[in-house]
Amino acid sequence: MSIPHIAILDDEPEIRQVLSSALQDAGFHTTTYARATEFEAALKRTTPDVCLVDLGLPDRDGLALVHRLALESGATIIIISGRAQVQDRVTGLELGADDYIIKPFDPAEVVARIRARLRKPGTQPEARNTRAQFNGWTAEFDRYVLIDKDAREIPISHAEGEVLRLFLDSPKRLISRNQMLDALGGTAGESFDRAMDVRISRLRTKLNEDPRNPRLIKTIYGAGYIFLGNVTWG
Amino acid sequence: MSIPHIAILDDEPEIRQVLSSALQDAGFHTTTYARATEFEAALKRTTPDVCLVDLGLPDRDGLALVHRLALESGATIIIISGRAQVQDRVTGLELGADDYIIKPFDPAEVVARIRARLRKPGTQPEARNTRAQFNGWTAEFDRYVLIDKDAREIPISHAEGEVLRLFLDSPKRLISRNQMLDALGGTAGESFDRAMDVRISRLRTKLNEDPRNPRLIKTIYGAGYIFLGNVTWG
DNA sequence: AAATAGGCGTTACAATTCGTAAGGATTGCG
DNA sequence: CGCAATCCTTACGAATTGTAACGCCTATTT
Repeated sequence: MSIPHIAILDDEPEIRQVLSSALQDAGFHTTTYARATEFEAALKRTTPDVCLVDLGLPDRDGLALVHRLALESGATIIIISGRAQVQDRVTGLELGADDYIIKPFDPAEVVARIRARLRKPGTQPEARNTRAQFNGWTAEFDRYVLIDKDAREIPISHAEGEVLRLFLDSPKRLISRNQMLDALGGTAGESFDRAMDVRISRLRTKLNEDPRNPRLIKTIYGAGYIFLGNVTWG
Repeated sequence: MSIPHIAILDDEPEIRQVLSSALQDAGFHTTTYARATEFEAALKRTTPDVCLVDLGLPDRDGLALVHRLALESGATIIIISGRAQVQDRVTGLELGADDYIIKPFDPAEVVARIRARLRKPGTQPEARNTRAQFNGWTAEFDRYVLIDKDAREIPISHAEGEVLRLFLDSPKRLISRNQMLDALGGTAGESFDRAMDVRISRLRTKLNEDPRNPRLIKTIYGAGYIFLGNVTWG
C-alpha cells in the first residue's frame, strides 16, 4: 500500500505545524496550505487522499470550497472548525464533508479519524497501477520484474517490489523509516527496521546502484530515504 | 438504491425512541435492540447498513462487540457513548468504529453523519453469476468447466472451482489463507491449509501457469494470493 | 456387491523468501 | 581525531510455499 497523502488547509501556522507533525508521525505524507487560493492551485496538479479544511479562512467562504471539493474530487474531506453549533455541523456534513472536528481538537483523534476513513474500501489510495518507468528502467508490478535498458528482465521479490512501489509512488520526497514501516505493514518488531535496510540493500543491488554514489535511492542520514528517479506511470 | 437499514443498539428506551424516529423521518428503516444478545442474534439473519452502538451496555463489553462487528460485517459502525475522553474516542475508532458521537447528541447531527457515510460509494454484494471470462479463458460454474482460447474444454473439480470462484469474485486483491479457509468452509484443521496449497497448485496446472512466472495466480509470501486476471462476469 | 476410477486431503521433501545477527563502513559532532 | 549513532552488506536459518506421491473415500459401472 502506498502512503496516503493528507492536505492541510488552515491559516494559523501553529495548527498547520501541529497537525502536520502528528500526521507525519502517523505515517502520512502531508502538505500544508495557508490560503484557499494556494490550495486550489495545488489541486489542479494532484489530488490528496484526505483534505483537512479549516472553515475560518479569511479569504474565501470555506463552506463553498468544501462543497466544490466534494463534488469534484471524491477525496475524503474533514472540516475543522471553531464553530461548535449543531447547525454548523449539520450544514457542513450536508454540503459534502465526511467528518467535522471541533476546535480545540486533539491530534490523536484527528489521526484516528483519518485512519478510520482510510480503512474503508474504496478510499484507499491504491489506484494500483501496474507499470512504471524511471531513468531507463521499467518496473512491472503484476509480474514483479524489473526491465533494464537492454530489455533484460530481473525478477524482484514481493518485499522488494513493495519498497520500490512506495518509492515510485512518492518520488523526490523524503520517506521516513516509520512511514515505510506502517505503509508496508511493519509488525512493530524491535529490529524490524533492520529488515528494511536489507530490503533496500537488495533493491539497490538489483538496480545496479553504485554504493558510493547512489543515483536513485539516496539515504538521508537520520531521516530516511528519498527516491530521485523521474517516474512516469503507465 | 434501496432504503438503507439502520440498527440501533442502546439500553435506554428513550434514546432508542428518539433515534429511531429521527432516522425514520430522515427516510431510513430502523430496528432497535436493547441488548447485545438480541442484536447479535439478529445479525445472523441480516446485516444492516449502519449500526449505532451505545458503549454503555450492561450485558456485554461494547468495545469487544464493536471490534467483532468491524471484522466480520463490513457494515458502517457508529459508536454513541457518554465517555467523552479523547482516549476513549481514539480507542473506539482504532478498534474499527467509523465514527464516534458523544452523548448528549443532537439527532440531526446523527442523521447528517449517517448521510455523509452512505454518500460514499460502498461495495455492495454482487449477484452470483455462473459464467466469467478472464484473459482468454472462460469459466462456467454450472458445469465446472474451463474453456481456453481455442475453445477446448478442461473439466475442473468442485474444490478447484470454489477456489477459482473466490479469485474471480475478488480479482487483483490480496486473499489471505484464512479468508480462503473460512470462505470455503475449512474446518480450521491443523494441516488443512496444506490442502489449499494443493488445490491452488492443481488449479495453476490447469491454467497452464508457468511455475517460475505465474501470470494469473500470484503468491505473496507470508500473506496469501492475488488473482491478476481481468475479470468480467456474465 | 465387487470392481474401478476419479476427487481430494495428507505427507514428505525440495525450493524459495525474507528476517536476523554480526561485523564493517559511513556520517555527524565535539 | 575520536566517538557514538546510524546505515550497509553478507551469510545464515527459520518459516513459508510448491508439488509429487500416496491413500482414503465416494460414486459409478458391471
